[in-house]
Amino acid sequence: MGRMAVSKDPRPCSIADALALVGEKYSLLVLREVCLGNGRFDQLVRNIGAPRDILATRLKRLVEAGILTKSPYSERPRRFEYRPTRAGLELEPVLLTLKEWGDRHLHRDGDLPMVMEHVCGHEFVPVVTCRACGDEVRHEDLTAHPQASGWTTTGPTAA
Amino acid sequence: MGRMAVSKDPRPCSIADALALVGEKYSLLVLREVCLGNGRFDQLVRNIGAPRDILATRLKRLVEAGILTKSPYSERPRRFEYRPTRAGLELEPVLLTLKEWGDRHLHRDGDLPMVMEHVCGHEFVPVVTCRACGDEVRHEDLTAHPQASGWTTTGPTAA
DNA sequence: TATGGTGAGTTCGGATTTCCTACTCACCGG
DNA sequence: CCGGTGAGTAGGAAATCCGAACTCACCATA
Repeated sequence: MGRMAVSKDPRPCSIADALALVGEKYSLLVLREVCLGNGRFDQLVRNIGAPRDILATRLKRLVEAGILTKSPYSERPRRFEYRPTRAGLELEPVLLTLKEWGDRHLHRDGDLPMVMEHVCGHEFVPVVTCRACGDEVRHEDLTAHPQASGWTTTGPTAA
Repeated sequence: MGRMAVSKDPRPCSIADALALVGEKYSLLVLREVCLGNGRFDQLVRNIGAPRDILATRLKRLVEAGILTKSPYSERPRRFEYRPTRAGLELEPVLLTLKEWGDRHLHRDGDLPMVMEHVCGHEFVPVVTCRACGDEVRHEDLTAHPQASGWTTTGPTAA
């Protein structure tokens, strides 16, 4: 038989797995648009600025992965629209958290960031909290529990 | 003078901006490792499985962007370690949220996901909440407020 | 002083992807 | 018939990525 697999991708990790699916260029922007309700091919091309062929490839992948669905919104002329599945919608918090980081750290003056409103009536700002105690998460408050190989569990603080 | 810029990157958006910085292949995995405290070049190579030259490029970019710092941990033999800056640490919630999504949707049986412990004593599971009311965010509870061009504000629900 | 080992990269050519422009195909509207 | 729209394909140049090998500085030890 062939030789033993040489373990490329050293650390088994769901972050890596997730990025293998949605980490390619444009994929998360597609999700952004689709979550905003702009799921048609030409809208996507315009709003994202991606080449059409790459967009087509990404869409195929995201549909296969169960993150988007492609549904017709008109027969005769046959036209389609991409929409998020449940799994796709559950990725939205990632987008929201990333947007928040971008707003705080990358703010280009000239254009102000998009504002979201929450049902509670206030401007929506995402906060990542601990399910158990409800506190906002801080790096120092976490300890990683190695499931596999050699990990160091405590990270250093900023420099 | 040259002609008017043709507006590639159609939608001004901090998600796109953030991804332009940390959306390249391996960048977020570098951050993962560095947040775990594994900030040395060869550790990164091993744990991430990236080609060394690409890793070197990414590291340069992340340092320039103010997400990592490169600090010597030994003079004579001169050795370096990469560590997250404040801005880098503030990206950690994105990673945690993405990991949580991966754990729920991509779970390969064989290896169980890494478990984190919160200071509160319980297993840490991230939840994205609204800063104002504290509720867990759901897609239907958000409305986007167009700051610029033509947006649709409501997204469709899963299919 | 030769021999080997580590950490942190750089250099090389070849394999993959991406990008851009143009093209298709089906339909509709006037 | 003519032009326009939506949803892609096709083709080749340009940019990236990849793996393996190479460097350079510094121990360790024999």
